[in-house]
Order: sequence, then structure tokens, then C-alpha cells
Amino acid sequence: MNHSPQTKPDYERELRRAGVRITRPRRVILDILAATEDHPDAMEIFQRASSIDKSISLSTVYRTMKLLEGMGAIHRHAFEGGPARFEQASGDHHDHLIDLDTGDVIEFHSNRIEELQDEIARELGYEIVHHRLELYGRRRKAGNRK
Amino acid sequence: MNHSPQTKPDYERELRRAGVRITRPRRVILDILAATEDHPDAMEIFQRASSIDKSISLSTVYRTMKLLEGMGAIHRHAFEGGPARFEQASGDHHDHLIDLDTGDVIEFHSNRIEELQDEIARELGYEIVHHRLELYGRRRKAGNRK
DNA sequence: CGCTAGTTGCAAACGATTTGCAATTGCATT
DNA sequence: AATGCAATTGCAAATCGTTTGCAACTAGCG
Repeated sequence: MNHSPQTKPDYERELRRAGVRITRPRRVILDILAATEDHPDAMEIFQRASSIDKSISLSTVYRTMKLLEGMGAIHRHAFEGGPARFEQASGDHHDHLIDLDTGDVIEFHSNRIEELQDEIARELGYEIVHHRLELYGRRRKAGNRK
Repeated sequence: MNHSPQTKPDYERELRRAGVRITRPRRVILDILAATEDHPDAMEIFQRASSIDKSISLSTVYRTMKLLEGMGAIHRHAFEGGPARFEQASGDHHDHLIDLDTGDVIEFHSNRIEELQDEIARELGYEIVHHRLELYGRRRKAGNRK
């Protein structure tokens, strides 16, 4: 059994170490997250979970997401409009470009931008705890020169 | 009668031109917005409005904000956690630094960052429609050198 | 295998925002 | 100034995403 492109962390181990019980619902949700490449919202996770175990409730999905978020295992994003979307925290830091037409989320990173952010905060007398950079755009059509 | 630091636009004129009726509730809300320097949420605007005219309803505040947003007269911000906060669109573009301890919002702008954003989007084959850059931080204490 | 605290599903509660509807009111027209 | 009608309002109820109280259930230590 091999693993996916991005680092797939052993959540169960992490959870156990944190003194959290590994229940059946949690195992199912964890598996789903580990196998996920996109940024699903709670309802999507709930549906994927339901197809594996009909008895899992939406509340449990929410509770588990909150738990994992608290542990730093996942990140919660509140993109414009829609419900919160989640992603594994395992990879390295990145920001998001959201396709306004499809809702697709593309990850990107810019050290330069981060540096500038720090610089700006410092000048204002602040220390950045975290930030949020989201670009909302549309695919450039072939004809769109200029 | 003179005007405040930032450009205070003549909303009534703008609205009339857009074929929108100037009602009493709207006039009150418009005055509040014109006199506002911060980033109030709907409830705050509602309260300020109520103190002028008890009959104004929260629904009307929401409806008016949506109307103004649609006209591009105000911007709606969904900062972490809390309810949407509004600000006049009159000034020039800027991003926000939110003080995690006080909730204060500080405006800043960086051409360099905007350029980098465009560049990144272009490389990914996208055209930015709008973006959202929020820094969440804490005041640096005097002793916090480095 | 039994015990107990941690977890669950359910339904109800929540906060922010939107909406249906009947009553009201701008305002263009006489 | 009086008329007419569509735009707008206040209210209450509805909506959406998310959280919570509670009694039943269960992981996993001993």
C-alpha cells in the first residue's frame, strides 16, 4: 500500500498521542480526509462518510473537523459566500486562487508576498499571527491577449 | 457645510441617478455611512439608525447594504468569525490588518503585493476579478524587539 | 469483562442574513 | 394638492451553516 502525492500523515497516531479516542466515525472521516486532494466542505465530507457508514451524523463531522482543526491537523477556509471548506494541514503553507466559474481552488505560494506582509505589519507595529490571501478570478480565454 | 477627511460621496445623487427611491430609512442609513470612519456591521448600523429613527428595521439595513454593495458604493468584508462589516467604497483600494485583541481594523496598501498577485494569477492562466488579503495580528509590545 | 469518561446521534438552538406578505410611501402625473 | 401604482417597508417566519444539550452508546484502561 503506497501513499498519495502530498504527505499523508498518520492521523490516528497523532490523535492517540493527543489522548483522543479513535472511534469508528472518526476513523471513517480520517480516511476520507487522508484520501482527499481537494477542499471539501462539511456536507461533502458527511456524504462521503455516509456512503461508508450510514450511521455517521453531520454533527460528528463538524465536531471532528473542529477537533482536527484544534490539533492543527487541518485548515478551515471560509471562502466567499459558501460554507467552510477543509484541507489537510500536512503540506506546506500556501494561499488560494478560487475559480469564480467552477469553484475550483488552486494553491499557490509566494515567499515575496509573505515577506512584504511581514514588513507591512512590522511597520504598523504589529506581529502577524496568520493571514488570509485569496484571489478570485476567471480563466483567461485564449483570445484574451493584452 | 464641509466634509470629512476621506471623500464623502453624494450617495443620494448616485442613488437617484440609478433610479432608486430615496426613502426616509435610506437617508438615515446613508447619513450614517457617510459619517462613518470605521467598519461597522449590520447590527451596529441598525443601532445607530435606531437612535435616529426607532422605526427602521434590521431588514432594511440589510436590504440597503445589499443595494449599495450592488451599486459598488460600499464594500462588504467577512472577517474571521464575526458578521459582515461594511465600509464606503469611496476611498482608494486597500487591504486590512485586523487586531486580534481589539478587533480594530487597520487599512494598508501595497502596490508591490498587488503586482505579485497579478503575476501569479497570470502564470496560472487566470485573471483576477478581486482579491482578499487580511492580516491577523497583535500589537508588538515595546519589549518585543527582533 | 466491567467501569467510566469520552463520544455519538438526534433534535433543538443558534447567529447572521434573507424573504413573503400586506401595509405604506416615494414620486411621477395630473 | 390630489391620484395612482410600483417600489419599499416592517414584521415574522424561513433559511443556511454550524453548534449544543442530552440520553444512549462505546473505547480502551485496568
